[in-house]
Amino acid sequence: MTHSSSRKPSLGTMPTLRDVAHVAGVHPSTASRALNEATRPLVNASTVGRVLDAAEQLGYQPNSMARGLKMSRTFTAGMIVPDLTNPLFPPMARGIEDGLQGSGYTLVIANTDNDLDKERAIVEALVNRRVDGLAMATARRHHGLLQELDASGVPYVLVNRSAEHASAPSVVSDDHAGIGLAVRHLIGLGHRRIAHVAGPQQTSTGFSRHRSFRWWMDNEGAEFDPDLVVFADWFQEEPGARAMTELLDRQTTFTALVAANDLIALGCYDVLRERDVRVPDDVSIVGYNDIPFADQFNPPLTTVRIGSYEIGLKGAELLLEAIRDQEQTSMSVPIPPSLVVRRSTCAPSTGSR
Amino acid sequence: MTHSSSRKPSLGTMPTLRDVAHVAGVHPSTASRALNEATRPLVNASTVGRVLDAAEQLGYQPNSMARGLKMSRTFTAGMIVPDLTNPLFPPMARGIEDGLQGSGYTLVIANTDNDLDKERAIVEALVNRRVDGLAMATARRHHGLLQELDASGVPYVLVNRSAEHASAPSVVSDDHAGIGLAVRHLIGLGHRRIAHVAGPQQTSTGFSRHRSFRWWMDNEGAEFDPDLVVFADWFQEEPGARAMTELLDRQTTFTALVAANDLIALGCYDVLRERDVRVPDDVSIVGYNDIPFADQFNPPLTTVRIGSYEIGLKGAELLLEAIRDQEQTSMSVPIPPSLVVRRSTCAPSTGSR
DNA sequence: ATGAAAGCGCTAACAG
DNA sequence: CTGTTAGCGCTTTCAT
Repeated sequence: MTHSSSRKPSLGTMPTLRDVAHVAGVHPSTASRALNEATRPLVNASTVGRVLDAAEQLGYQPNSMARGLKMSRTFTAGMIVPDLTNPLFPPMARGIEDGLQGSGYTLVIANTDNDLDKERAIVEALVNRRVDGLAMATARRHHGLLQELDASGVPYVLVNRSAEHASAPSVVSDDHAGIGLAVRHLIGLGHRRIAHVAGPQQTSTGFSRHRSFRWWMDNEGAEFDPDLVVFADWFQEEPGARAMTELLDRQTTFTALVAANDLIALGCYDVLRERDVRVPDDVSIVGYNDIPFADQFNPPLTTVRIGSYEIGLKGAELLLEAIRDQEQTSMSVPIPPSLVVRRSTCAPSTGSR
Repeated sequence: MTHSSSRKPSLGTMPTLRDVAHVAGVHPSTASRALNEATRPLVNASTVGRVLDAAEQLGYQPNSMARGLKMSRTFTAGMIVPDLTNPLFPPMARGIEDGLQGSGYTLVIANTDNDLDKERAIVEALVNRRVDGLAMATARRHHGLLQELDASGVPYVLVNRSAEHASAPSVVSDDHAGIGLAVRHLIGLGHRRIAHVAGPQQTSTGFSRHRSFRWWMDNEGAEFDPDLVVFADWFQEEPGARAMTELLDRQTTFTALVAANDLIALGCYDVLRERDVRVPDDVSIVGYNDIPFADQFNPPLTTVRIGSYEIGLKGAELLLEAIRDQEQTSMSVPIPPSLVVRRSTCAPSTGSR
């Protein structure tokens, strides 16, 4: 007896349900019923035994395509991300996988590279393959694609982004609360002149974080100054660096900044380092997302943790529900953020900038 | 006219080949031939036109399950990784995706969490789903699974790991050359007492890097001292930190170290920082892999770049070949590494440790 | 050049 | 409780 009890037949000769039925001495449909958890009660216990034995003995594995064709389900879900290389997404993907776990679903992950056409092509490709559902992690605020998805009837959920016109469940970190955490942390430290390196405004996260930044600044009695807001074209290091450069070139004074995400914060690090501005001594920085390794940056980054893994986990749950029960009310589940204080923030030095 | 020329029908009413044939006024089999690149020459040009028009008009999309069932191919490839959250793998996955691009293949990525049983279960699940091929990025040196895979006849390739007993093509970074780069860099800087924080020896990469380290030390005239080698259980920060602690506790002197990968190097950073040993002033460190953000660590990490993306790209190519032509000679493609010098290495301070 | 017929492996009525 | 029948949507002989 080797490790696995059933031997693996070579692929060419994969046994089929017919083979199992034949060995068990029953009709294929009986074998099908016996093999299937749900229909098993319909068949005689001893027959079930014979079928199961036969299946075991032959190393029978159901052909998922045949089954999918018949049931018009693939037991496959798709996840659409801008770029898996962005450290924000792998934990989210793991969350989705883990959430799908046990339901028999497999996850296919596809990258769009923030390219609209590519996104459409990829979604179409997955729909062709008849994925049973989709988790969208791309962040555009308005996008015909979502309406098309609505129309097409493919169940989908939004993860880490909110819907504007779309009617789908979504799981998002509570950005408003998160930005509040960041702003209040800085104000608590004594900062008043606080800048915002905002993300792209056509994304739901970039947009809402910017709006919330303004709201919290006003509300907490710090002076919101439009001159202290710059925009990064994209949630990446390079665009963040460019935005930071622009801000510095304005010659306005500030002692702290909130970046729209950690990658943008990293871009700020780069520019500041180059110009010999010290973090946090001269400028305190708060990031957003708490990506892996944020604790290893120089200095370790104070940031808002959004729980990407949990977002994915919950997203999978909603997706499963949406698949099960097509007419679903679109709900939005907020995941509460938390602040992780590290070394990129401190009290403002008296005077200076 | 809107963006996409063909309208998307709702999923329930997806048009089939029959529908297309009906609209075009031909038999389904003719429609099939017309739609398929390969068989198109067999049918009259004007008929082809009518069929294509009909398909376009209906927004026809072939059902990949039906096609897969018939042709016993799924046009799906699987990639097995220990953990997608390890920054080494996303670029590799991108490489594979991009390499598959255009061939009509979709990639499914699955994590094993370095769990043997989980790995087996996942591979079985993918084989059940009749993936057409597999890219294995898990690094165990001997593993029954590979032989089973050999026996099962599923085409597969090894990426970033080498085969011991398996008969499959592999794409690996040339670890021997890479470690040579690291060792010679340190020796060139003037180091002689060089330690090695090795990876797990049951992995092909951990094993070969260790062996090469020894070889290069001997060969370049630095004294190889077994006391200067410690082993991390796994390629992660924590195990790296534990190994570093062990090394420090031995009280042997050294001025530099080569870590088996970047994550282990990060673990070394943590311990060294805690004990107030400065990098690189007191100890120079060279990592391995050049993961994303290695340039943002404190200090920026000198490391050996292996080109994970290229490994994936090439791996996809080999996989496609293996799928096409089942009886393939197992070849091993080496990808040349390069050294990326940053701030974690410098000449040894005279005297000290 | 096109149509007819069969079947990939499975499940789901419908009978018995 | 089990067998019969039919068909998911497609490709592919085999005829014509």
